[in-house]
Amino acid sequence: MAAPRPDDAAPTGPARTPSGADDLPPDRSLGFQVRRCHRAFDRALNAHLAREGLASGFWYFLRALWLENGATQRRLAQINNVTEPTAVTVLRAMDRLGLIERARNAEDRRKVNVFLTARGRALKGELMPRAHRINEVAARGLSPDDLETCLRVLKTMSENLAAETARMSDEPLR
Amino acid sequence: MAAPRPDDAAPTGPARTPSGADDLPPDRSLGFQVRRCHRAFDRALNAHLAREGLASGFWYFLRALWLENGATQRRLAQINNVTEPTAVTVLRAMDRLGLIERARNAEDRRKVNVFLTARGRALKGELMPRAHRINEVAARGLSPDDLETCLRVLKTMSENLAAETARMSDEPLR
DNA sequence: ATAAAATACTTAGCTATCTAAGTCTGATCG
DNA sequence: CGATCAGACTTAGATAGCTAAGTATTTTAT
Repeated sequence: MAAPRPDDAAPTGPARTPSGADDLPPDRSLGFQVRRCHRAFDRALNAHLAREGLASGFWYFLRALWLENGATQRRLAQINNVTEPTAVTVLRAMDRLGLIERARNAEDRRKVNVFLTARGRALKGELMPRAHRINEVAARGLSPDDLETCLRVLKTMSENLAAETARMSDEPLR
Repeated sequence: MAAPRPDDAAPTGPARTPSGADDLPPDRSLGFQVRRCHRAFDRALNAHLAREGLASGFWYFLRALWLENGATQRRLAQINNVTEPTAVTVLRAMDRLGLIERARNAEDRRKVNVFLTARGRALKGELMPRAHRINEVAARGLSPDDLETCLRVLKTMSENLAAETARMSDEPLR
């Protein structure tokens, strides 16, 4: 829905100030392009979900539940690669809207299992086609090989960075 | 710093519930992988910037200003591909910390030009090496060709999606 | 058997992002 | 000239994400 301006924003020409010996122009930076692409996906998702009266954050949790109904909150956070407090807030909103129900686990009372309601289950039929459309639109004009490479590169980078971030939080300092 | 759990979270094996005729498992979804990778970059960036006492949002604005000191707020928003209100909040925080100064433009009093302070300028020397390190870590084990392909695919997808989102907000409804 | 540690979730509080609506300022046009 | 329209920024209010710290509950170790 957004796009702060058509999208032509990223300065793509020659660097405007030739001053900096800065070999990391946004156009060539993986981090920048991943971020830009993420926002593009998020905006597209939002534009579609808003039509169902839903927030874009619901999508990832719904999809996880369509695959694993009854999962615990922690499990859902892991699947979606977000922290537990994030899961708590999104799930609370979904609960309020009647898309899910939460039930304390009887065997291990620390756990809370999350179940789809009929409404939550029904959304699958409406939302999956939209998700397919978004992915299909994004991939337009790109060869299967290139998409495959991109997926592989993204996964490797995610793993590399996660390892680095973990390493850094170990190091007490510096 | 973050990473809600090592990172092995994404269910990577065969779909857990063979029920769904759902051909869009997270592992194969461009949107999901872009999102996951974005967060990995953001967490790494945060882990580094936190050591300078800075928030990760500053990075993109600082980089833009190192290239184009004195840019207007709107221009900075365009460069970073965020909306103007987002730029306002981040720039306000940077102003509070003394990284930038904002000056009403004398010729066109609607505009506000943003200038780096000495402190903001000095950060370049500390932060650029960290940015390089992050990109280098992310790219570890990947061939230049694959990285090139990934960059190209990301850019194309961003453009495709931006066009689609624009198209959707035109369509009065549907 | 109890104290300590680990788990699962929650709360509190911050940042970054968005949309929608508002305020000036400048440009256009009748 | 004056009214309207367009441009640049701001404000208000929502969502999603994070860290740090807190509450139960279960497991482990002494």
